[in-house]
Amino acid sequence: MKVTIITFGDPKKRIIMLRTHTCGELRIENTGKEVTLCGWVQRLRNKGGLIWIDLRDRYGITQLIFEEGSTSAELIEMATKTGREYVLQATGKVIERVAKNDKIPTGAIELKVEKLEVLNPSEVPPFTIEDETDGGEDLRMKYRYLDLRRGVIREKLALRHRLLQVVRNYLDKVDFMEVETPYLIKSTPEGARDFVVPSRMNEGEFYALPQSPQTFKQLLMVSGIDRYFQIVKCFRDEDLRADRQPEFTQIDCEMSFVTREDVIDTFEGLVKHIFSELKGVELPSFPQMPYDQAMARYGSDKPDTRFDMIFTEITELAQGKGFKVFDSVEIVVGITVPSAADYTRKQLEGLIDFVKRPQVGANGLVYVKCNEDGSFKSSVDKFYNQEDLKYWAERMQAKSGDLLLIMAGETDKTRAALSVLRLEMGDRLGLRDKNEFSPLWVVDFPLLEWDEESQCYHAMHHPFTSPNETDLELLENEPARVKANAYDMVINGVELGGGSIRIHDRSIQEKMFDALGFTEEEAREQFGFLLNAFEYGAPPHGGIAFGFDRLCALLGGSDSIRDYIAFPKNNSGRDVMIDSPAAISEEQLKELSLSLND
RNA sequence: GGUCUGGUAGUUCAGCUGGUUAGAAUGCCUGCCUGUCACGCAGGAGGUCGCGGGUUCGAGUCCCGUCCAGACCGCCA
Repeated sequence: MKVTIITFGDPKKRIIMLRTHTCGELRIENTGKEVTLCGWVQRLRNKGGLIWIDLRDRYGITQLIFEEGSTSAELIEMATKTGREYVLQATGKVIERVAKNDKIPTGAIELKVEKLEVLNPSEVPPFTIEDETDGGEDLRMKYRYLDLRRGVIREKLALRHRLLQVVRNYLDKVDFMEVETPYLIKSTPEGARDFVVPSRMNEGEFYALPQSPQTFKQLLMVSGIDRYFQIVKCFRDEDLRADRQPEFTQIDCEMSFVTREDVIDTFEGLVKHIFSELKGVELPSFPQMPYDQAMARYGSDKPDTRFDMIFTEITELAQGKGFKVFDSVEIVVGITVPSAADYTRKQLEGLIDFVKRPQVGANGLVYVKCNEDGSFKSSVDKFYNQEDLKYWAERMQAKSGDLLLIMAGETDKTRAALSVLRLEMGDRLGLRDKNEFSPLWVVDFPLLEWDEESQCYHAMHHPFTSPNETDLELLENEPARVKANAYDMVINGVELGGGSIRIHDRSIQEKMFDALGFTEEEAREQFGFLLNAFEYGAPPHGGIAFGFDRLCALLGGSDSIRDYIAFPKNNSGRDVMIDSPAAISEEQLKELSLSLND
């Protein structure tokens, strides 16, 4: 193996490298230079007497040339015998190309090879290592190390890397301190399922992996670290989605002596900075929308505000006309789809099928076409005359040519279903442009929500969220009406982050646990350390956590976070490359004092 | 736990109402080619149609079960 000794940086420091340059940097100015490149064979083109190899590394592609007559027969023989993804070291002179390629940065030159070393041969890869690969998801994950050789995936990891640097630099500059918190902690019943880890030294006991460093960052506030952040792995043992992995990364932050507006200002600043640095986009000031308004207008607590189609309720207009479906329901609500009155019967039936799927779960869908001639055509013409429909259209601010889509039923379910339909119509009309960004804060969330299954209240955010001060007295008797001092940042319908002002008073925290159905003993057993800490001068504090993977996907214009994670899990929580999770040996089980059922 | 979609050559896919020897593209192998760059041309190899069962004279195709993958619902404070 040929070893090149080169110097760079400190000229006295000699570093032994197998290469003098990367495959992305040589230009016409380097003509005549003797260089050594290392890389992978992207493609071999044998023209008969003239052979080219595209040599690829992380930085680009440089063309190697072997020419019958001026290149030795052995070298040509050797070049011919290489294949895709062979690792080569090639030494020679940079020459100007006879036929240049202006599609690649190194297209004006090529390397006339004088020495060639096969550093490692390669099997034929199971899919093509190209931006437009022929490999399916499954195969690419099994050979993820090959998938990562592709430029498009490498770019996504590079975006993630740049985002990490930008976030760290920004938060460091405004006095946030990064503190690492433990991964082996304690399981608690609130929230998502925990991943648990058996303890060998403490027989029959288990650690849990953190769903977030929530309690630790609050303790750091008690410790006086008044601006903390951490870019940290979190773990939740729940089913996966395109935007949900069992292990994921958060930008976790907490501040002392702040109000809600301070936290909002600080992190709006961070996100604006991120978009400016990474996308060249200057975001305007983020509007704040109360939760109730988000639900009434968009049917969602994470509305996509890139487009309108805001909900209009027509309950009292639609009732009392003999249409039983509408007469007996809580709410009749619809959206106005611009310029869609020309939808065919087939298209409309497609929409009805769409909302009736179990995933959406609507009972039906009523449409009203606002024809260009001022007349109306609806699926409920039997019950409503032209005058009735005109009132609807006026209320829903429809113009002629628009299509009204109306659903009815129980308020929460109907809004949820109409929200799905709204997003679908947004997609169909091309109103969800990946290069447009519409941020907002959703505020004034309910503190608690009733859980039918367990017949008790659950914290909507988490049990450490402070109630709005004015609602404090409602906590005992009318808990459902209490608003939380919490906020979510939403961009393009993606919940990017959320946080709250926390409780820092032991008695309020105890009241909160009580409202959640904890007994005093349970609260002390699980969160005694936090309650105790509150007795020793806990400062008022609050914070926020961002989904780092989602932020990457949003910036990169993807719906799935998987491409932004070097080694992601599949739909079933498996890593198909290393084949995990996997069984452990009898000895390991014994050591952990565990036995398996069946 | 549930719904939907898919599983056919190394890979991505086509294969209609069941019917003789299961196709295409690409990749791979061989040969030819001195300016290619998704090179070109000619030839070749390559299949337990995910797996198990059933219906039928006959199943890639229909039915049942099962496994795997993807999207979603539930779940995710």
